[in-house]
Amino acid sequence: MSAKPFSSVWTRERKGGREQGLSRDQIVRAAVELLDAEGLDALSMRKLGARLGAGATSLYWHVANKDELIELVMDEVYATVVLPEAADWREAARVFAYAMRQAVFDHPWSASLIGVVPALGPNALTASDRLMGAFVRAGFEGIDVDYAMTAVVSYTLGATIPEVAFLSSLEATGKSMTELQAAVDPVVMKLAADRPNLLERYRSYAGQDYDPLVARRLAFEFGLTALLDGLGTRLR
Amino acid sequence: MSAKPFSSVWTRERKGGREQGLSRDQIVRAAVELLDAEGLDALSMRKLGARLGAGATSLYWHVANKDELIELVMDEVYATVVLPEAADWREAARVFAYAMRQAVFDHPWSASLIGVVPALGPNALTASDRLMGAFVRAGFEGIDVDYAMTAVVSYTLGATIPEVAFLSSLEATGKSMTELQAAVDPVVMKLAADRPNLLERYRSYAGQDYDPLVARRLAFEFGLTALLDGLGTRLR
DNA sequence: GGTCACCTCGAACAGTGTGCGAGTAGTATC
DNA sequence: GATACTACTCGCACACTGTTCGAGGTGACC
Repeated sequence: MSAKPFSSVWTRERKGGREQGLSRDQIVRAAVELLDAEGLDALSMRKLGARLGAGATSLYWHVANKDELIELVMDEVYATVVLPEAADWREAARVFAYAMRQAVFDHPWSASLIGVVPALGPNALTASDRLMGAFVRAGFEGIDVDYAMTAVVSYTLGATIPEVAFLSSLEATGKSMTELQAAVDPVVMKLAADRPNLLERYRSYAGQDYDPLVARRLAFEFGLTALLDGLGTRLR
Repeated sequence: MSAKPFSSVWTRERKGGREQGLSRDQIVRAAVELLDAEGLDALSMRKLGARLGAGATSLYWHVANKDELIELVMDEVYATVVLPEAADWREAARVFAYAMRQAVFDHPWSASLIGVVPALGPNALTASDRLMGAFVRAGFEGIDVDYAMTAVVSYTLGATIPEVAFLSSLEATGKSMTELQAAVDPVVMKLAADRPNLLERYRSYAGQDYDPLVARRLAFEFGLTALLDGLGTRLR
């Protein structure tokens, strides 16, 4: 795994072939289905081959590597992150952030890959291009365009990855949220003993009923608008 | 891998034992050494056992799982993220952000784990506790404390993960930054053909010499202060 | 009919995490 | 001092992984 990511898939010429039997697109589609259905650990070349009615090693004609396959599959995640051509920069940033977030929610396996696998695929590139356009039109100048864009992307990733990872590992246990809380509560209480702020915070939640899922969403919104506000002041 | 993360290591009682031969701490320390030296793919139970002069399966007495071992090892990453007890919230946030960033730089293998593995270890908890304290003292109230904290953490993670992942995969190829750029340039140019904003941007960099490493650092600073500014306006 | 590029795939290799059960060594109890 | 018991180590085995290699097939062009 992960020996030499550069060249990545996107830097190599695609083999133009006869387009019969297996095809690269077909493989990628099947891989996404498998991932969505059974998660990252369940993706093996053999299983994927079987799902396509082919031998495992046949895949290696169309795809150099498992790593390369993953790069291809990751770009599918970006497929739904589409921004309107002409949009206010704030609106563009919001649409991007929420679309990206939703994309990872839709493909939870991507949470452990999305910052790590280089995003050089066509879908990822058009998404950045659109976002960049909005920032340029807004009046960001020079390197600030990059900085501002990067900030939005960073925040979105950093907020989404842990959220999705938590949810999907929760689902893997089969426990409900309240069950988990009941199991974890006493331990956290003990651990928080000499951490006054955490303890205080934890206590204040214990009384009221409070949905961590909703809270996360609101947290995402809060941080996003704060960031956009901060970026806005750098426009003049 | 990753079947049922809750209970994680931190929710189980530690076996109190005779403390001879192997110990959990010893194992974790050796694992970090191995990871730092050879990367995430190189960490296997057999190799780790060998490094400790023990059989691979002996480890399973001290550690339930490889997943559990990884939770333990991840908390070591947070060990260097220490905040001063009493600090201005902005300063605390900055120290946290840069310390976290540095920690991941020091242990590049953590980039692909840090958002995904639950951070419930003692080091992670004290770090959040300190950060939270600063935000409370600053005057954030109620749920805003969480929101503001989460925003800072999210941004930091989202900015750091891709940066470190890129650097360490670059190192894995053995190519230098300029070599890589030379190899990738024509491909990007072609891909950017119908993405006007990316193309324009790429062109404008081609002339001047511009160090992507430095740029990333400045980008981190830019986004961080923007975010802190945005959070600051929510204090009154 | 021959040649050649495209494509498939079975066998094999070196490696992985982990369950099981046998075995050892040190301490506590009678 | 013998017995019991707990803490701990570890070899074997299983089911699996990604990937290489080389032998085969199959259709299109000369």
